[in-house]
Formats: sequence, C-alpha cells, structure tokens
Amino acid sequence: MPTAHFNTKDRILGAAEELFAQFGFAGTSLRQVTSRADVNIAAVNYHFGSKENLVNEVFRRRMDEMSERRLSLLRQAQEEKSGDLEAILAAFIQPALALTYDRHGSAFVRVLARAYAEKNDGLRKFLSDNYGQVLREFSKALAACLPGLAKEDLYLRLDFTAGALTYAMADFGLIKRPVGVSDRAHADKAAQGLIRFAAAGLRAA
Amino acid sequence: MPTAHFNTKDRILGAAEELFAQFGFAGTSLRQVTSRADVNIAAVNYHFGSKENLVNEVFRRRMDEMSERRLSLLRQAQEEKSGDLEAILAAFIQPALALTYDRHGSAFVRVLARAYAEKNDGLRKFLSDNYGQVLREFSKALAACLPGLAKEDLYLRLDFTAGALTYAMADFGLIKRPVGVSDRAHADKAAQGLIRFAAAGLRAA
DNA sequence: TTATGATTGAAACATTCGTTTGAATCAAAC
DNA sequence: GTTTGATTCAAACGAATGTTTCAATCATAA
Repeated sequence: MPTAHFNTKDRILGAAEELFAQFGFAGTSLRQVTSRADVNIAAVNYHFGSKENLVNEVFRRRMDEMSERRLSLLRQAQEEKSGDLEAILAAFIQPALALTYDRHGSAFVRVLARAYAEKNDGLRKFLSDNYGQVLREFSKALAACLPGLAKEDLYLRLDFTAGALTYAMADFGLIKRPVGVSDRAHADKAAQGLIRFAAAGLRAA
Repeated sequence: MPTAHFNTKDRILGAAEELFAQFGFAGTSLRQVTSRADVNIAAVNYHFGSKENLVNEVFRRRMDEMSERRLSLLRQAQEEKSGDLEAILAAFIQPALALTYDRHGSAFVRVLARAYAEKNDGLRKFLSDNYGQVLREFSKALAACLPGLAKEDLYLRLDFTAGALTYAMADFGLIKRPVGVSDRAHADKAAQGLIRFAAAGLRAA
C-alpha cells in the first residue's frame, strides 16, 4: 500500500509520479495509476479532469517548490558570493539534488528527464510557460560571471550543462554505482562532480 | 508520400523512426506507422514479428554503422594522435553529428535520446548487449588520456559527457537556434562546442 | 503455363485505453 | 434527524491498441 494515509488526490499524484518515471506518460495507463494508488478509476477524472492535466499537476507539485528554492539560493549566492560561478551552479543543482534524497523525489527527477524527450506535447509549453523564467534568471547570472563568452556560446554550453544535469540526476548512465555507497552519498558526490565539470566546461577557452 | 520507392521493410523502419522521435515508443501506434509508410498493418508483424522487435530494428539499422564508424575513428585517433583527448571525443561525437545532417538521421538521434529515458525496457538490454562494447573502448581510451583522474570520477564525468551529447544532439534545449543559420552549420558549431566543453570538464582538477 | 513460396490485403480477434454515467456513500451544517 | 454537497463506487461507453487469420496477389522457377 504505497503512499497510504494520504488523501485521494495525493495518492494519485504519488502513484502517477512513480509510474511516469518508470514507463513514461504514454506508457502509463490510468488504471495502473489508480490501482497502485488504491483508488477508483473515476477519481482521476473527478480530481484532475483528464490524464494530460494529471501530468501537469505531477510537475506542478514539485516544480513550484524547486523553482522557488533555486531562485532563493541564486539571490543568496549573488549577495554573499558575487561572481562565484560554482555558487550559481550549486544554486541550480542543489534543489534538484535534494529531491533525489527520498524515493518520491528521485522518481520525479526521472519524470523531469522524460519531459525533455517529449518534444511536441503541451507539456513542453506548460513547463516553459511556468518555469522558463527561472532558466532566464540563471542565464543572466551566469553571463555576468563569464564576460568573455559570446552569448550564443553561453547558451550552447548551458544546454550541455542542462543535459549533463538531467542525465546524471536521472541516473541514466550505464555505469553502476559502487556497492556499499548510500544513495545520498552517491548523489552528493555526483552533484559536487557535476559542479566542477560544468564550471570547467563553461570556463573553457 | 514519405520514404517512397523503398521496399516495405525500409518504409516501415523509416516511418517508425520519425514517429518514435516525435511521440515516443509507447506513444506511437502501429497504425500510425503503417499509415505513414503506406503499408498494410499486417506487414509489421509479418516482417518484424512484434512492435518491440520493430523498435530494436530501428536502432540496429543505424547503430551498427555508427558504432563501426566510431571505433574506426577511435583507432585512427589512437594511431595518429596518441593521447589527444579532443581527438577521442571527436571520434565519438562526429558519427552522431553526421546523422543530424539528414532528416532521417536527425530523427534517429532523437529516438536515441528517448531510449535513455526508457529505464526498464528490453530496449536498454538490447542496446547494452549490442553496443556496450563501444562505450567500454572509449572509456579505456579516455582513461589513458587522463591518468590523474580516479576511475569513479572518470565514469561520472563520462556520464555527464554522454548527457550533454545526447541532450545537445537531440536539440532538447530551450534556446532556439539563430535564424539564417543552416542546420548543418549549427550542428557543426554545436559539435565543436561540445568537444571543447567536455574536454575542459574531463580535465577539471 | 503451371506450380511454389513470399508478400500483401481486408477484416476481425480479444484486450485495453481514457472517459462518462448515475447511484451509493460520506462528512458537515442546519 | 435531515439535508446538502462532496466524494467514491461499479459499470459501461466508444474508440484504439497489438496481433492474427486467411484469402488474394505477386514474382520467380520449373
């Protein structure tokens, strides 16, 4: 009985999150979701209206908090460590990293990675409309740190960074984590490594 | 009439490739495929046995050639420019880049990116079984170029590099390409940029 | 021309899909 | 205790899914 003792809406969101991470959006049926959530199938359309809207709400539940945390850390970094490239990267990466500390969050990170592969969906528009501003804020901050870098090169390298982050956070790599290392320790190490990797890449001549 | 004047098998593969890139594997129905290929629905199971096997064959058609080309360029780089990190990265990236030069190839690159998000499918096993050796060869070559880097750090950074490559090649980024720049010029510039970015990241202290 | 094996065709298979219906159940307000 | 609105339930909706069937058609060799 996963996600028990929550209300119906949250049980559906939790079950959908895990299944979307594993099977994708099209690959997950509402019957799978409601079965795992131990809820009647009609509850999905009662609480969310449609499957597409359920997908959106799965994102909203975590993205709102993550986006606020990112912007908060960014402002903090700009005040305390103005011009510190690593601090800006950490502000972007840490909130995503924190998600991987618990089971549901790590499922969501994989869901997020899947969203990037969904090219033509309303999902892209939903994410861009609601959370594009966060990316723009970080672009601006990073540009200020890298005055010698042409704007189009910066954008290109931000795409590389986003790809590395997405890929690493979602644990897509073929290389298995060493046994005996806890999830959290592995995630911390990965985040540290990513900051160093991306900072060096962004600074490259 | 896309992919005309080819035989039934290739028409199906071409149509499936484009649709998989756009809608994903689960999101594409065999009726969409056969309709675009202008072929009877029964032809899929006649020529490929099942939808899952069709997915595998879509990969095999391009991966075989790309893998051979990668290994060939790698050997060439090791002979002519021993120890040249950028040359090894180029050997890995160029064959993927070349695919993006034509419409079908660029669809396939997006299909490839989608495959990484498919965690639990037989597809992952198929790719790992058939093309994992290529990744191992490149890991070895890169390790020789970076003697100071701990093995687990190398693997982590290879994951970052793979993520950046996948993401950039599939054009997932939110940043739009400047107008007036041809696809090919954009892809070349992206590949050059990626080699510099990844090389700097791999060399980071 | 006839025979043979490979391929294609229209149609149907059982199953599953997202969604809807309308009655049953619940908690809270009166 | 009754009423009211929100929620849950079993059941069904039509449409779409992957797959199969078997006759029609094709190219080729005898």
